[in-house]
Amino acid sequence: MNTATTREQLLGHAQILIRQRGYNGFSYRDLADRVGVKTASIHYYFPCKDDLLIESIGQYAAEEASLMQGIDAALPAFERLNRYAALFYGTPTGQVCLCGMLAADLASLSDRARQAVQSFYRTHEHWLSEVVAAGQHDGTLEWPGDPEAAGRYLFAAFQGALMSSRLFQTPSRIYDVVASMRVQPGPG
Amino acid sequence: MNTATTREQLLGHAQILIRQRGYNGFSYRDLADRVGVKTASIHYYFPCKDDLLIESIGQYAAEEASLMQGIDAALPAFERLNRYAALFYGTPTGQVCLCGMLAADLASLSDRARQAVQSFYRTHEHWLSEVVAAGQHDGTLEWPGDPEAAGRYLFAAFQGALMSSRLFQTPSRIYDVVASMRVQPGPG
DNA sequence: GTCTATAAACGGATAGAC
DNA sequence: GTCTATCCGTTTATAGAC
Repeated sequence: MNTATTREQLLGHAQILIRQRGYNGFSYRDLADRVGVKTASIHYYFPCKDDLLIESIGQYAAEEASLMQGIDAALPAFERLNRYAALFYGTPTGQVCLCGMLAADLASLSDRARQAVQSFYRTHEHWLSEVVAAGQHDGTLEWPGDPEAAGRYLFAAFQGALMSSRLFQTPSRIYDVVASMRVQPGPG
Repeated sequence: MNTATTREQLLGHAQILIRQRGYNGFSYRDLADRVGVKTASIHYYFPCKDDLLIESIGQYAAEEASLMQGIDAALPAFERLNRYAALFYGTPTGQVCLCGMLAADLASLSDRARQAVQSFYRTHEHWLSEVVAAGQHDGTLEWPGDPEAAGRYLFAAFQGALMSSRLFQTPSRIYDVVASMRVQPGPG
């Protein structure tokens, strides 16, 4: 049975629509049809489209942060990076990262939405930079320079690889990013 | 003086609008206002929006291919990669790669447009893979695996870095990608 | 809360005068 | 070639009944 409230269903489908078609690529009618309500009902929960967007970003960011923080920090950095890559690898067909999509839609975003996207980027970049720093210590990742720069580079590379994966309908391009880190297979 | 024909001006401004706002983010009215004509005149040259898009991609791809092929193949691979990165570094403020933007807009594209974007990606990936292969020979680039995979990874990383550069209004993220290749500074 | 009805602007596209 | 005028569906958003 579907126990999700209308509001939850709206946010869930809005997330999918944005990840498939972008902010300018879907309408209230698209969303209403998928949830099985009329467009006026969307306005009851989200007065304007920007409100819907802001809450969609917030929900998505929380979900992704939970998955990311669920990666055991005690694991070798090599393994943590691979598990992070698996999050991208598991992206549903036809979709990309919600914030990667919105980075492309930047010119259409409100200030609040833009700041939320930036915040998402910084969170993931920071997490990745910590993994790189750990990898420099435990010897499972090679990176000669600043871990902060590595975090920024890695996240951008994952986003670009995800776009490319969808364009060519192959998930394989995500792991090329991990390979670029010259992962040490370890002794044995 | 401006000797560009109306058609040339339309294509030029369409390119800018797509690179700023995406395919769904601009209208015939936006374009007409910028060129100083009425929307009906756009339809005279480009009957439907997809026609405008196809020709915009074709022109952009030709321009970028020319810049890319202008990089002297006799240079060390390290230097060729840096000059390629400089093409991204020189992206006008507020814009991204036209085909990187259209990769995000994938769900809104016609089959022809999608194929044109894929072709652009393959061309650049292939050029980069040749640079990596050359770098393995001349010793100026480190990459332990398949040059084809490196080309795909590098292009995706540049695209992601360009999106991120615009999001944070800093051009610096492009060179992080080059740094990931462990460029050899050479003897001395 | 969800609906019907509607507003008011905008979307791509066309016909035909000049 | 470029324009005016217009078509007609779509868009976000609001008012008010139920």
